[in-house]
Amino acid sequence: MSIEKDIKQASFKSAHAKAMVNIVYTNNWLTTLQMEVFKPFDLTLQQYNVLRILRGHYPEPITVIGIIERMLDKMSNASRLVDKLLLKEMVVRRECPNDRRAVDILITQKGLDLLAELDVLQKQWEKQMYGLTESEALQLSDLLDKLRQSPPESEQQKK
Amino acid sequence: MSIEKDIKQASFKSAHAKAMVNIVYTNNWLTTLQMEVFKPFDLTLQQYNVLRILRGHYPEPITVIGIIERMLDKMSNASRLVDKLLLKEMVVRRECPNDRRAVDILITQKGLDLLAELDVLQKQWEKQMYGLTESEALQLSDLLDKLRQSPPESEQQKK
DNA sequence: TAACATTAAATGTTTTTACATTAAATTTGT
DNA sequence: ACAAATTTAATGTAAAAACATTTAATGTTA
Repeated sequence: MSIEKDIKQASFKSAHAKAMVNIVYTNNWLTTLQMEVFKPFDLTLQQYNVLRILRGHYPEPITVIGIIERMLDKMSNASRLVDKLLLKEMVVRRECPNDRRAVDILITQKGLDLLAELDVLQKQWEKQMYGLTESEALQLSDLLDKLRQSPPESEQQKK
Repeated sequence: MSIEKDIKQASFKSAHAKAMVNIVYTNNWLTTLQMEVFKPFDLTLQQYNVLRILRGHYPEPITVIGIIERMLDKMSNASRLVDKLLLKEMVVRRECPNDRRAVDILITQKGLDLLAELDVLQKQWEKQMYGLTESEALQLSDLLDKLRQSPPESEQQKK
């Protein structure tokens, strides 16, 4: 559905305002759909992302800080996410040999199996995005990158 | 910062996967920045958005359902958001004459004044997006719209 | 009109988030 | 080597989100 209809707004003040709202709207759309995929597995999106990070390093473990560095949302509490995954026996925790402050986290076979199962669903799910061609997806990504760049400070004010 | 560096991922499996991550990442970036703007005013993003919806209808009131329909995040509890705004005297609540189940919500002068003050900051803030030209902003919005469209079902499987 | 279904809003409850604080280990500077 | 600073992870806490349930009003239909 178009944003205008969905949020009943006839028009936006500017192209930039519209793009901004559209990013938030699309993000909600994406995460809501994803959550539905993971719900039957009693896994939150964040937990899923942590598992993927752990698999990305498997068979090497990774510290909690390492997880945080790789997470999209740096604010979320990785320590507690790992707790939840521990309860589900998706990960194991052990003291890091080099640094006794740190804790090494490793994904278990059970965790790997779950991810493998989810890969199938995830692949199907990603097809939702295939309204975009490959080059359009790249273009979208580039525009988002550019959006996050601060505009260059103009040394001389142009009329 | 580029996503690759920020989440320490060397590459993505596909352009689509990258675009998807980039949307989530950019959304976090946007909302974090916005939250910082509103924090000194003791206002959450959601509360701000509700106030803007109310201003959009001013001087007409709008019901709680009307607010929900216009919100980006339909799941959030509009009733409680209105509670919070009531405590801050940014809105008033009164029985809807046509339907005694419904409740009309109206933004107060205090609420309008706050929004006016925030408009200035918001405008400054939107400049962050002006790394994009007008036409790029439109293009970005169009790509997001297209992303949310399901791809047309091919009636006949192509080899 | 009585019985049932639906709608609008509020409330209850559990989980998650955001943020501050703590505790232990390590690093740095002198 | 010792004190101070920093780093790593865990924990405490208040607020917010997610989701179900409740209550009252309205609509529907037999």
